Amino acid sequence: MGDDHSTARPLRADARRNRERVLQIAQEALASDGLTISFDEIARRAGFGVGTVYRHFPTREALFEAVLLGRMERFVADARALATAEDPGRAFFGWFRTVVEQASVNQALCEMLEGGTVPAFRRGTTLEADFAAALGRLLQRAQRAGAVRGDLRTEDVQDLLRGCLTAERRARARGGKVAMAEVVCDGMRSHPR
Amino acid sequence: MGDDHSTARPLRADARRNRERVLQIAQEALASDGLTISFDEIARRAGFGVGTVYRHFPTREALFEAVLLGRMERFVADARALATAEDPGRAFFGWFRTVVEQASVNQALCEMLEGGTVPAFRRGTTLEADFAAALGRLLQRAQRAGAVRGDLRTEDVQDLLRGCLTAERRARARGGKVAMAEVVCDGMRSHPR
DNA sequence: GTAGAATCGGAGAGATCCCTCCGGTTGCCG
DNA sequence: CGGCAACCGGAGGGATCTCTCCGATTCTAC
Repeated sequence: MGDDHSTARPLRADARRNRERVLQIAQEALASDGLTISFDEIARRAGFGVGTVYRHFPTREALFEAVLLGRMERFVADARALATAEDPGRAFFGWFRTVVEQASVNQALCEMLEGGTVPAFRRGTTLEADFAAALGRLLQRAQRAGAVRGDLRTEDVQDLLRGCLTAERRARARGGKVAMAEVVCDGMRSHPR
Repeated sequence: MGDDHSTARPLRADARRNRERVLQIAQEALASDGLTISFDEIARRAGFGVGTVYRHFPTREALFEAVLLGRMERFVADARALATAEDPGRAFFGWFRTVVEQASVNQALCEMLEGGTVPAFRRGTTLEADFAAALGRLLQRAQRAGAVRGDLRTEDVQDLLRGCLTAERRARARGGKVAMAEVVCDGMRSHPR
């Protein structure tokens, strides 16, 4: 969705190949090195001159967004798909754990979710709003079903998610297991205590 | 401990004042802006030329360490002081919560604890080893007393701490309350379930 | 095969950032 | 109050990063 060069002629074959390669390399670089990686470095790893990469992506941010936004949108899509699931509690916790699991292996994705460093995923952005709304809907249904504590707000869950990402990512980096997500999910449940 | 200019003559009065002011400004800048702040920017905020600041601190890292290491050492000292407390569980959880509470208001302190970006607090450093050792001792005592799950290792607790820092810091930034530390502490307790 | 358009490559402008160097200024001691 | 050691200030070197520009190269349509 959103092929914004629909009126333009299709890319030349070699340009298309190169564009694909840049995306591939950028994806790997971002996953392993995070958002601090330089544009020049990505061009170098891909084996292109910087001019070539800039031809395809007008800005450093544009390249990063082309790589990262798709993944974010998939999280949103997952949440929406689960919004009508039978078991709201199961849907909420399952989604939460999936996001932590999938994002924690990707350095740049974690940083994007944690801080406000990517312009396209900031407070007030459409994507950020969609993410929050989708999360909020899952949360609300789970709360109505009595599976999640009623005093939790959407922002609270977002912050808990960020915390889980930090913990799981570090644990993964040293080859250990922390299961921060499990502990936090337990904490979010309605406790009968 | 470690006043390495004991043989040198004392600083001139104006130099001493300026040094103090630099530390003060750097402390504020690091707390609010984190480790990415530039040396030039700190000099500018303090109202000095960069040469003046470099006279007192030979390197950017040296300045940062002068500001941050004291706080870290206090956490270690706190842990050591609690190592002989009556109630090991109470000591462990109290220390954990204190660290989260005090560090989460300081951007640079969080980043230092989370990543390995400050040379003086890396794997293999004395300070990092002291921190881990002090934490480990608190943990072990709490586990022997049956207050904390036995399968938790020191590194696990460190990662959980990092996660709490991320969550609490973000919550604090938006004026909300998350109590991530509470949830995680609950999760670390031996559950009778 | 060839003309012409699309694409590539990388030098370099402009902005920072860390740090050095040294002339001008200031505080301290007798 | 005079002399000098200590200190201040900021210009600028060297490195790195984002992004631009245009000659050289490559692809494609005929």
